[in-house]
Amino acid sequence: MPELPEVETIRRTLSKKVQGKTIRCVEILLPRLIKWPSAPEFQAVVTHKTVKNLARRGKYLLFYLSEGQVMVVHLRMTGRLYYRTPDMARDRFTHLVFTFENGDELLYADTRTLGTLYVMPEGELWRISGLSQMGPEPLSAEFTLSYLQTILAKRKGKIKSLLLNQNLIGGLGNIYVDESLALAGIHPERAANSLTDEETKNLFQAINQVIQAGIDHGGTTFRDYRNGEGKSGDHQRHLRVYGRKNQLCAICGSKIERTEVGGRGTHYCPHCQH
DNA sequence: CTTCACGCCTGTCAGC
DNA sequence: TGCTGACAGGCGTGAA
Repeated sequence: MPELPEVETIRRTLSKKVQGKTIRCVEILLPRLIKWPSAPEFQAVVTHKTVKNLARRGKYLLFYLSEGQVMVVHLRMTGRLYYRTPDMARDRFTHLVFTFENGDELLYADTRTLGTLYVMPEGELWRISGLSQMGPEPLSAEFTLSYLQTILAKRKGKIKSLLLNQNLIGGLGNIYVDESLALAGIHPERAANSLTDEETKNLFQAINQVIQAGIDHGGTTFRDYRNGEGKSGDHQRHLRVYGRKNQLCAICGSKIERTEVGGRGTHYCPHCQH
């Protein structure tokens, strides 16, 4: 479900609510979502810890807890985190319930149950390879034009697949990759190393612009995504190509096409993207 | 090392 | 109405 803008929006909406709160107990209704350590150990470690800070890296959320522990959550396709007071309805697909000392709850809900949770001391985060091997993310100081040029230079795979590789760039997913390529005027099946300097520069700017817009609009809601307050995002109203098959391109009026690239649904304007 | 197909899960929707 | 197949915002694994 969520990509960088959605996870960042969840972080912002949840942060002020969970910070400083102490976890009284944890109910684990679907233990297989816990990837490290075992579910009983996870429960034991998290219980009675205080949330110090809520951070994000790519699409991972990191709850920094007291005693140097970090709870890591990846929402994958349909994971959702809700903060709620006891009077509010519980999501039908709730699999974990964290109850705070004041009675409020943090719910982890997930329709397809592909999400993953971990808890470990900060010094052991290297265990999560997707986190420790993640490339620089858009809008960060490490994500520069020369970095993008370097990773494109020797790769002959499709540009779309490269942009989805979290080890190269962290945080981009299917929506924002399609949108970035549309804004840059680049066809998703172009070989990465075939981009000109001008196209690479346009792509660099497009990625940052699209991610910033996604954050500014509080994320994109197609179906499942909600922020930490259970509210939908707004960026779906600003999409150029994603989910717009057979609708008209706002620039040239051509019909947006949908194909498959690297096994992922892919949307582009056949007239504007080369 | 890069690239690709596949599996993991469950729900929704279009088409027949 | 009921059924079937395609599709879904992600990523780890194993094979070529």
